[in-house]
Amino acid sequence: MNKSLSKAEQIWHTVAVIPKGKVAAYGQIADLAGLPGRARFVSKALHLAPETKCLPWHRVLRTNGQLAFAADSHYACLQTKLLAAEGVPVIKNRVNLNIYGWQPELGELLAKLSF
DNA sequence: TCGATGACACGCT
DNA sequence: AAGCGTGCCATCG
Repeated sequence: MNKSLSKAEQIWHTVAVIPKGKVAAYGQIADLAGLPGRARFVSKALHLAPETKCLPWHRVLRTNGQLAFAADSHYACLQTKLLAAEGVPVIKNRVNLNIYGWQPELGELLAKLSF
């Protein structure tokens, strides 16, 4: 199916499936995208993702719930604002995954990713 | 074709 | 409990 798509594109599709108001970890995205353990690649894929894709990159954080950027980074501030705008409070550049952690549903993934 | 890179994750000290 | 160093893999030039 998506075999013709690049790994990066699979990452983009997976990120695009993250529901608003929820957040997912790099490792989780990599796993859902069919690239278990390739969390590092997710970072690169997002960096390569064209802004025209309008991907919700701000919903992607570390497995511990902390933002991937430095607290004083411009992007960190932007990500914090974007998440807050979706109803996800970011405290000290960190999000409570226990509450806002995205719990992917197989049906939704199959419908949008067609894996 | 080869070498270097990277918005990470995990383990050990 | 917190911090540091290492390893995996795909993409870019």
